[in-house]
Amino acid sequence: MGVDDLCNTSLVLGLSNFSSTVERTSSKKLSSQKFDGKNSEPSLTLRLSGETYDQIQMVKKVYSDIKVSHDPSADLYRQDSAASSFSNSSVKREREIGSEEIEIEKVVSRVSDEDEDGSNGRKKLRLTKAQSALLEESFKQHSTLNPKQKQDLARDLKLRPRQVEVWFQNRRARTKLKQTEVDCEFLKKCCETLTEENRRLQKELQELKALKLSQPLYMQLPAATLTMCPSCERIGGAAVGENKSNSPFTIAPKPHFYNPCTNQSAAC
DNA sequence: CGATAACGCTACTTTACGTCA
DNA sequence: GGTGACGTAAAGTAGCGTTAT
Repeated sequence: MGVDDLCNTSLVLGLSNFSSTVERTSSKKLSSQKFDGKNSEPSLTLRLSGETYDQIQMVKKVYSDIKVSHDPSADLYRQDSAASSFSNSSVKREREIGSEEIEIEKVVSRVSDEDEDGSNGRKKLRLTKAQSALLEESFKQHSTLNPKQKQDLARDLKLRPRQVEVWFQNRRARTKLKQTEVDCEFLKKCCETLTEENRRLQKELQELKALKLSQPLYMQLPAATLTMCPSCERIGGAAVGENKSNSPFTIAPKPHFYNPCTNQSAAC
């Protein structure tokens, strides 16, 4: 993907570290945030619309990861048949489902907290490749789950609904982080392009000044009335209120706004 | 119409585990 | 083979917005 391709996508630009995160975070929490080398600098947040790079990578990963293996630890969750009858017609019903879900989780937690040796240490779940693949597939279809979807997916995966929920939360977070990295790279490229353009314009300005000094006095016009497009090299006068029709030069019709993303001429 | 509780979400953090030098 | 540093991902926590009551 080139810069030009990126630039053809609509963008949403904002400041990270000082944007929504700060707005929604208490001062207490803000002070506890990490500001290490990677995250300390205030930076622009710029979202691309449409399918993201990460989503593309994700699709690739899903199909490379699909290889079924059975993990005995995945049998922790036994779905109660009573919890499998749903009506998605009302939010209230979904809330009720949520209550059932909590009860189920409580039971399962009691079981899963007890290891073979009877200890209660926190064991880290490792999802099998098959479970990960199914979760990724589901995430491709919808990045958030309603209670019924969560319940169904948990049943299919032999996981607790809470584990499915956590996986989706973390997955969304990873997607966002990845997108931020992509946006950062894009902004770096924009910055480099602008720096280069600025350097080029400075050089042209110096050349024009030198040219002006080398010309006879009668040919020298006031600086404000003479402009030259650096790309097409047409000369134009820009004096406001003067009789333009009498000017021997063409007038630049537009201000010189340079868009680094379009990578076009500065003025033409 | 404001207060409240329940819920889901994000942002951030902690922790367990795998990998590698 | 043991070990510590490091990365990754599951899970915990705090706080906020929304919605129903």
